[in-house]
Amino acid sequence: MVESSPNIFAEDPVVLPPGGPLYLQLKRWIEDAVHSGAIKPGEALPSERDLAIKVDVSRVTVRKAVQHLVRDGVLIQRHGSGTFVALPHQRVEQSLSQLTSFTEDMARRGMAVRSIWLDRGVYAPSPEETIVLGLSSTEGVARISRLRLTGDTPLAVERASLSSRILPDPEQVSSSLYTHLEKAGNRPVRAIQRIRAANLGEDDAKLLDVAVGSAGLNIERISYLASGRVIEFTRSIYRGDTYDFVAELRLGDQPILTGSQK
Amino acid sequence: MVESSPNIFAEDPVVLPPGGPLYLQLKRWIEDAVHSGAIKPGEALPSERDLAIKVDVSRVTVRKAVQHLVRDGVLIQRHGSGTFVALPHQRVEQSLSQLTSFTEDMARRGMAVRSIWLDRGVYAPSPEETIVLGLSSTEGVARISRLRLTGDTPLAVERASLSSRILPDPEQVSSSLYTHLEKAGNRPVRAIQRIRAANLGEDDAKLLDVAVGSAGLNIERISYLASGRVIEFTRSIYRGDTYDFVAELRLGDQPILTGSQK
DNA sequence: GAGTGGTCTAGACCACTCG
DNA sequence: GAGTGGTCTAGACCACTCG
Repeated sequence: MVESSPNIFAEDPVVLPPGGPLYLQLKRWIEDAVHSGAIKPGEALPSERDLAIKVDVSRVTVRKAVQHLVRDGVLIQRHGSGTFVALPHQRVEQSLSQLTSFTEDMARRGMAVRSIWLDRGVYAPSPEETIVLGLSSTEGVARISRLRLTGDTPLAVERASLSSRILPDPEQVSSSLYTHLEKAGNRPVRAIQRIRAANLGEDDAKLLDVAVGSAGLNIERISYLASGRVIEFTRSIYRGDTYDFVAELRLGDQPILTGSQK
Repeated sequence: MVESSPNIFAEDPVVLPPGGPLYLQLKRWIEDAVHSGAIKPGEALPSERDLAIKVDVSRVTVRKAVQHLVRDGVLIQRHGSGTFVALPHQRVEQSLSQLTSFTEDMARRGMAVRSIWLDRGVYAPSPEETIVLGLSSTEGVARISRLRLTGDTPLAVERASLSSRILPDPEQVSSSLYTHLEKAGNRPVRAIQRIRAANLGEDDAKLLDVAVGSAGLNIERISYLASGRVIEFTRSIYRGDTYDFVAELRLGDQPILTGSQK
């Protein structure tokens, strides 16, 4: 069903762009073939063994070149199936200055999103959760974790923790957590979000369907009620290749104020 | 000068944590040794060849385990010198809601920062620069690129483009670009910043002194004057392991407003 | 069952660092 | 010059996919 593209690989002899180690020459050659359109998105590359013979290098060298390209998101490998040119991704943007939930955010721009629940339950809190959420010794922690997707493309893994007093029955959260909280008058009005880049580990990479070591955005969010109490603590991991965060910045020495305070 | 830590590697036989491929078992074993403090930051690991003999695997398998840990920032390899446990990094935070320059930002928190100029000059604009900066056909583009460091640790590569009318002599920018612009009454008041995660390529990884493929933050910023004109277009690459961006979010359907506009 | 990627080995040579 | 990481080979076997 997926066609292979014999032309570029049929030409012989193959001449690699010179300079540097072999695997980088080969990487550049494949990259050029992809960018020039000689192999199109979705098409299969020759097998590693065939490529090795064609280019006259060892299979180890082919793998090293290919794996760099997999990590860069240029190629995709499927065990037992083959190596393919990656499909271009439509990037998704999220505003950093407005506090909205993922679900609301996507609905607003008309994107079909769905979630797969990974976990919803009440647990004994970790020391970190106790401190951040300000839990008393009798409170448990409600955890809801889910995988966010548009169509079949995973976007993010989201792991939220709340006091079990605020969310005694996590199973009742059906789609938007914020909508659910709003019903009980517990919608957060303010949040601090911390963003960093990190290479994805085995588990998250598998969930997000990308190569181990791909770049991801690691986001930690602490949300506050109008009263100042912390209501939610969420760690999310976004795929680096499908997500942009957009912030609008303004010049000023005072923090930005909304509402009537000050 | 750097001591090696014979204890953990002197014990024999070595028992790897079971499960999964050999190189992942070895990776976990080394990782545990680092996290438990059996090998301390800055200390050297045995050479790949010695480790291979000790653990009774091939050197290729050792390298695969080690390279995963290098990419994760746990180990550092120096060609011809050895493999070392990475020193812990102090992370730097930057607010996303205020428009400040890097220099001002660091000075405010008392951190010694310095820049190394990579380039300052006037060039023919790229098509992208022409569009984004709204250049007329007679305008050139002033480019200033620099490497930002705290002490000896590189933090970011910053590449700014401005109209040559606004910055005819880029060599005159001594430290803060914004301070320089302010002198001519051209300080931006607003900016749109787009953040994504990406694996660092060869060139940027070398400049930032991390392994190729490490996660980095890719930031694109477009700054505006009060008049609405675009004044600056900057692409920056931040090291994933030393930089956090922090944003404060607020609930609201209207964009946040400052000043008297409504 | 044929073909694919994933792991692993033993061995070689090169490029770099350090005393 | 001795030791280190960096690249590369030829070959093997395993795990997975697909018709």
